Amino acid sequence: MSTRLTEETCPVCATADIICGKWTILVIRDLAAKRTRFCELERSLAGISPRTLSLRLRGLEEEGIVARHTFPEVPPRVEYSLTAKGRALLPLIEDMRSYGREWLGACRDATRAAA
Amino acid sequence: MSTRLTEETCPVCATADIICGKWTILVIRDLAAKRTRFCELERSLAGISPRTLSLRLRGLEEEGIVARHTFPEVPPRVEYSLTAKGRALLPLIEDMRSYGREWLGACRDATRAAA
DNA sequence: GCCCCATGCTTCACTTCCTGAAGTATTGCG
DNA sequence: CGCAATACTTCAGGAAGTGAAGCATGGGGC
Repeated sequence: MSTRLTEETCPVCATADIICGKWTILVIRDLAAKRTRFCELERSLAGISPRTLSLRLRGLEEEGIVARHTFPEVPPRVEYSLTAKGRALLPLIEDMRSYGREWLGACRDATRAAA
Repeated sequence: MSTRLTEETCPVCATADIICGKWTILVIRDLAAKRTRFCELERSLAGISPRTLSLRLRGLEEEGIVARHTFPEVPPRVEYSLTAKGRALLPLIEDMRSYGREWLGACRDATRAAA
């Protein structure tokens, strides 16, 4: 599915190519909840492997959805944040949240519970 | 990611578990565009394997998002359609369509172009 | 009469993707 | 000195998806 992003791709396909990668939408959700550090995301996304997290963040950065800032410290400190292009996905995440509450019996918001 | 749907799952996770399966959101998109037959979906979803399409439809039916109607004919005729629970996903698909148009340079809607 | 087509799948071998576990460099703390 | 922290990387193994072929049945074309 990842090689269908051509100039003739439909917009739903194009968006799906990005957000349907495993864990991707949850990475964006947690960045929106002001989790900025790799280790923070690793903890809040229980079950993700560090390799996959790194791949997802790298891909989102390359797509311009996430910005990466490194600070020359020890241990190394990298902070990730959503760009405007990333924040434009928040309405979709809100709709997913509403849908989950209404149709899937999911009441507890992970980001709020973890706060 | 598929085993995290517990009673404490957050609503975004719960929704992601469903729509982020590969091809799933596109199956729902095409059912919304009144493609009802297995072979129609097979053609409109270029690249999907028949096994995966069958798995996706079966999973969506089990989730109550899709309804399946069989007609005792030869060759066999099965028609799939969205339930109310399935149609409730259409705002998400619209969000994805808007996002794709605005941010990903995707203008042509596959469902419209194929019509 | 045989071959091909249609539908809605299933099976199998192979490829791709993700995870679990371990590792890396460096500094600080007990 | 050992452990912890961070932000990753590497590797072996498991899970998921694809490509190709197959199945049953009836109809149409040659």
